[in-house]
Amino acid sequence: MSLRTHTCGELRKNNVGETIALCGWVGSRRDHGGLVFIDLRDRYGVTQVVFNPKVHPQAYEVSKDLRPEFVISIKGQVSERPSGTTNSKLPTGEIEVSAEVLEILNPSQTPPFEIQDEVEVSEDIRLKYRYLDLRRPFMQRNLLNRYRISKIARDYLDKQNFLEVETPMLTKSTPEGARDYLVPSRIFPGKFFALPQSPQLFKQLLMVSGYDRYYQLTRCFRDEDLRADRQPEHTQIDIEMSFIDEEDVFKLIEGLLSEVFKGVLNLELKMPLPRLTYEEATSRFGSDKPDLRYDFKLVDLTNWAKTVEFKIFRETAEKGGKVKAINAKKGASFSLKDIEDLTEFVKSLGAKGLAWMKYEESGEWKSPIVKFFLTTNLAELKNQMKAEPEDLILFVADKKEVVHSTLGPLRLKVVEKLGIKPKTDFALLWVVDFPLLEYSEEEKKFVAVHHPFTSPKKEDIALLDKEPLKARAKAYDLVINGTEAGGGSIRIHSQDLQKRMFNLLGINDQDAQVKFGFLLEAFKHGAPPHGGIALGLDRLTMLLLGLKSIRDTIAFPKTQSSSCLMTESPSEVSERQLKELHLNKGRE
RNA sequence: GGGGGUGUAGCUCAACCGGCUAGAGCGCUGCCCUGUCACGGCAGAGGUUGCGGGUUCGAGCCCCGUCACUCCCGCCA
Repeated sequence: MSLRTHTCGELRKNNVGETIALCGWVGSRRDHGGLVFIDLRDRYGVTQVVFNPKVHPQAYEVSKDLRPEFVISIKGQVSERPSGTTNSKLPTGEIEVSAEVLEILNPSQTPPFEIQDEVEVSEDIRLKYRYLDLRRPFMQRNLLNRYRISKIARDYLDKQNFLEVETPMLTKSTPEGARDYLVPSRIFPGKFFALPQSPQLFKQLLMVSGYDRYYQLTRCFRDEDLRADRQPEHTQIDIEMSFIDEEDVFKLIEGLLSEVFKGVLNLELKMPLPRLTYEEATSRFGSDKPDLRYDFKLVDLTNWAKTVEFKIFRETAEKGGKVKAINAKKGASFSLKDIEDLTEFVKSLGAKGLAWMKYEESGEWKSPIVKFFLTTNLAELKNQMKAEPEDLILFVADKKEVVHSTLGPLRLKVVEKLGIKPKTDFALLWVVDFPLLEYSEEEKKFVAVHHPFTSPKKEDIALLDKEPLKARAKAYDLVINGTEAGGGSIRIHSQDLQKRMFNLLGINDQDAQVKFGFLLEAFKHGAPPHGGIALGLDRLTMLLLGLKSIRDTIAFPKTQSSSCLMTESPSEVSERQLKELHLNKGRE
């Protein structure tokens, strides 16, 4: 017979009188000398159990030994709580179980921290005892909602005729992109597998095979440095389709997101999602993943700057750079120290400095540089910036890229500092028309912005020969609250175009053959037009639940230095293992 | 690779200008308590101030180094 008849979250008034059995962990224990109460907890909830010496003396005797986190089973009758003793905070708060039989299934040491959401615990302690951390309602809720998202995604894609296909975890290293995690081959001395950064090539091959609607919830590995929203292994909802164009992807994903937001948060998203081109996003918000929960934008003052005396502005504008500014509404309250901090902030991001002007109640501008501007300049500035009393204008003058990459983050910094409330809980959008290529100063060559299999826009193919940097790609990102939640592209399916791309990227025929020969060969055998997208499941979960870190959506995440504090990995291996793999220990 | 923050009792934190016999809350242990649910009362245990070195009459506090965690830049097709 099963040890329990119910879970700790389900008993209600209508169960009163039933004899039931519960199992779970002891939460708080309240010993009144005569009467003992405990909160019995499992992942479904909490139920109060009462031990009464007058009614069931044996169970009462055993209950004296109970301590937090003991695993127990109890048998007893569900009873209505005496009036005035119900607990409205608990779904089970109208009833309690009067224990007739108590069995301690397993005692527990005192836990290193209390299993409650209210108790703050530093992250390294949580990670070391992750199995205890995962007992907390906070983490149980996160993992439950993560599961709901995957379930909704699978159900939705299944209904849309998609087929989940698994692809290899041991695969070929490709030097493009992120650093690979390598797995040495025992059979082939000196050769290595790589863990996949994504199933990119395999899903394209599945298109060639005729699996025209593929998806997979799969792990991806990238050996790069971590962030709050980046882990060395993360899970993608990976999708690829044949005979489609960008619009089909947007429609499919908008349908998926509608169901996810509805299913998890009971929220109706307005569809279709807004779109910004890469150009619009970067010039208005200084980011290719703009956070549209806040509306103030970068204002382009380059033309105005050409008319002013102030040398830094005028010369930057005349030499082809940009002068842009943001209006930090009501930012006049910032002290000089605050502004100095903001200046340091943009400098750390690569700006040469930060100019500022306060527009005062009196209608006067206050700023160390105000003397370099004519009254007409200032009037025009007020007009362009829509400045009102108590506003603070923050300027950066530099190359376009620097202006965007400094004012973009500054915009968010100012939002945070001013405590501006978001207009909405969720701002989703597509960023489209990414550039196909960018120039890598480090490698002194063109590199693909997305990946080398991304198709250029049809109308931009002609640009590939003359002005390749101007060519736009059929690539798109899904952005939620300023975080990239997914991205994809329509792929190249023609061998010729693919060859031209490789040439542009400085990958010669021989290199291409060695690295991607199997894909090029496959494309000779009837490759349909295709494209797809991958959504980050961990990030999606984080964003939906409003969490600060992706780690709170992963059962067993890594620390910032990619270690696991619980298993203490990575760890040393034996000489024998190394020998079998034909490896020598690296030197420190 | 670089910049910032943190590290003191099991947990979360405090300790003013370098004077401390290093405190508090929670937790823990024991005793008391029949309607609690952040139960209550009394008593108690618990510290290599991350680690190593230095300065000083004296270091949790200052200096140098190092380790761990964390946020960010670079990196992440």
